[in-house]
Amino acid sequence: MTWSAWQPLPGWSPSATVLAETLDGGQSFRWSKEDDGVFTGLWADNIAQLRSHDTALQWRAPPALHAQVARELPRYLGHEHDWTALADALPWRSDAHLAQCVRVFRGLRLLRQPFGETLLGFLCSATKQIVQIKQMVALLAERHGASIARPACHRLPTWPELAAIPESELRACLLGFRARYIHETAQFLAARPGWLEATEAAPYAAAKARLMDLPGVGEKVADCVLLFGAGKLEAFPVDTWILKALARRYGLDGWKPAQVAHFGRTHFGPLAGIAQQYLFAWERRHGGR
DNA sequence: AGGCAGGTGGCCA
DNA sequence: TGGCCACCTGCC
Repeated sequence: MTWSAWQPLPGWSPSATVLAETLDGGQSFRWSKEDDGVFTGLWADNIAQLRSHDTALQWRAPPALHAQVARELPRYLGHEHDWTALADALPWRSDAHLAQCVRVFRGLRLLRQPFGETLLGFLCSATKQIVQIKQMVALLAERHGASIARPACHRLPTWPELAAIPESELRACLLGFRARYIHETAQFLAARPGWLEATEAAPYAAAKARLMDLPGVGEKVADCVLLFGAGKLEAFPVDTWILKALARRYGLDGWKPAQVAHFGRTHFGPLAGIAQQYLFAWERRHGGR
């Protein structure tokens, strides 16, 4: 792969840890770290590399995609928000653990990923670890997605494309029982033109209810799709990690997911999704201690 | 080597 | 509403 020259990306100076947590901490399954510490990632028809260089962030793309990536990267990285101000609006003043998370992972962001791709990624996620989800998504792209650059770089299949793939071929991409969810969701969407776009545009509660009509989408997946793929910062996905994190750090032992979700929304407020990401980052790095 | 894993849906009381 | 279990199968 040939790349254009490194370009500065003003407005965000994440530490190496924070860059890694943002890109490769479970929000997206299409970023990977190269040996030299450079991150390579794909979304929609874009490919980019990112690196921290002398505390500044730099990006580059294949020459043919340079102009397009220059247009779309800022939105993808959430440049429309002032993340320092958002973090400051979290209730860290009355929450020592959150204060510690915000201090250690200062600059952490939520990505603004393509809505349909986010749905696909999290439909793959049930009871799988990130490494395995990345494999599934890579196989889906390699076998069923359009080529966007040479050599061998493919976007994810779109939902209309997925609707034309037999479930057996989806299973061959290591999806297991998730293949049926993806197949049936693709049929659902194929029968309802504009449904996905209307869902992305709807307010949080309505969008979540709509997503949960899809086979394979429950509370957790719906919240992930809305938080990482629709900018709904009030979404508070409760997975096994958050369950463990809140049990340990907030004394919520034995609480059920619905109770923890209610705690999250009331304790962390309208930006609960950002708090969730800080807690998640902390638990990934300090898990067990 | 075998249990487990970023959940969901269906069934039972 | 709430608990239990099947669902696939590649990793650690």
